Amino acid sequence: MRVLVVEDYEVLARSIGTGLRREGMAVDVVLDGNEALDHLSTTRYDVVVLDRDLPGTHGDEVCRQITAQRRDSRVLMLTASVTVKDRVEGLGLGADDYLPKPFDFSELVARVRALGRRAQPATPPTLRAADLTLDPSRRVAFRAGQRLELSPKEFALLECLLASGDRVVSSEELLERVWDEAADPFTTAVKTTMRRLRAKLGDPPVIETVREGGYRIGVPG
Amino acid sequence: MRVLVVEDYEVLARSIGTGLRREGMAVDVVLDGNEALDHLSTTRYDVVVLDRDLPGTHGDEVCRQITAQRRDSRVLMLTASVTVKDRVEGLGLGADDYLPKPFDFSELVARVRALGRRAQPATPPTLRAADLTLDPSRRVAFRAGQRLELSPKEFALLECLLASGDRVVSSEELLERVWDEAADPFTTAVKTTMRRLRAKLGDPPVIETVREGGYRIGVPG
DNA sequence: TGGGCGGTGTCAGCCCGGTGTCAACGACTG
DNA sequence: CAGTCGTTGACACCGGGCTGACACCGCCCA
Repeated sequence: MRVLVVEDYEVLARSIGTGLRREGMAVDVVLDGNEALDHLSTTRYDVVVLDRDLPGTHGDEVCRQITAQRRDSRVLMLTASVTVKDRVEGLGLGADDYLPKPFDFSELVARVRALGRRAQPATPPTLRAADLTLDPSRRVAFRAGQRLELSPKEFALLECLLASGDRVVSSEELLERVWDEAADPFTTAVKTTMRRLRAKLGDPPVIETVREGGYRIGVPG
Repeated sequence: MRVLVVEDYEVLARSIGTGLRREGMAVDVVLDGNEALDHLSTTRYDVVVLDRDLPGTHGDEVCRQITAQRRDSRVLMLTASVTVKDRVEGLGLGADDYLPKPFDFSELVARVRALGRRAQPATPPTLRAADLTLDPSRRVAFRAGQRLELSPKEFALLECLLASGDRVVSSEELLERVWDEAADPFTTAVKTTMRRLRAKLGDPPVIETVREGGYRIGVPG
């Protein structure tokens, strides 16, 4: 779990950082609001532990920007004040939880953990054609319900073809998209990999060859 | 949003009920712990507002039973005491939030709302896959009912894999999510930790390697 | 019928990931 | 403070599967 700690009192900040790391979390520590927004613009955090009373950009403002931009980060706000008014305001700003100072460290841990349970990103769709199924995120492919054991290049090749629908894909394009390195134009890589892929796909053939053109998914005719 | 209010002081209970209803929530009110457990066994609530000092079955006990049975209900505990110790204990019992009496009604509403929001997309508190079980909040993991003794990094690695379902997770992603930002791109940390995690998980293997891709939970096929 | 494109068989090199080991580091204990 | 233990990550090494070149073949079409 990735956590960002934003706290201007350096001794406290470091201590929180070390403590959370000891609990197995990946922690970054920053000392002011601007630095926080900096980190947040480049890195995904599960939880942000945010001191409300920050010099420079105030904690409230940081919180507002977090909830505006990165909805996948939860905010635990630390505050020195304990009045009801403050607590309500904090929640109103989009903080997901708050903790009045001084706090017990075990309580901080418990709250960060609770916030860290977050939804996972949506799974991208699976590709289908003929009796083929390919799931890029799970890296599995099936033919007629039978799982295929494909090597990385074979998998990428099939994925590229499936993603192109029933369009003809030239060898040059396949080379560029699957190999993406500085491609020797005279390489036999596509040819060789295609052969092995076809062998694993079995009968009847599903990859059609278009002479002088390239390859296409689907039964001929 | 469905809310259950458990509070023995009837005047307060009714008042909370009416107030929350005015905020658009569906509220049931009960006056003691046994009645509460009764309702909880038949109805799904998003949030339970629970007085800690109840006659008969104590609030702590109710809370324990709620978290044991219906983990999809969030508990907001009301208590007369305000010490840090109490708060930690409450959270340890499985309460999700805590509100000391006396409180301002607007704060109660804000907190019930916040908990309700959290209840919707919450990932199930325990992660499961194959014969693996992992409870992030209690920091324990089991394989086939057998408790696993995992180091922090090993635990975080397994948690990250389990949270990704049967998706393939790349080493880079694992590095980013489990380790902190001092990310040496040539580190062997993932490799080494994965090895030790696998050793502790034992046979048969549950973490599949996808060459050039990463790792995935689950037996091949 | 011959040229050229694409399929096939084979093989050597290589890269990826697994493994064994060690040193550094921090926490705990006497 | 010294000693010990658990954790962590670097390093070196290994093995096997993957990969792509090469030579050859077969088929389609001029």
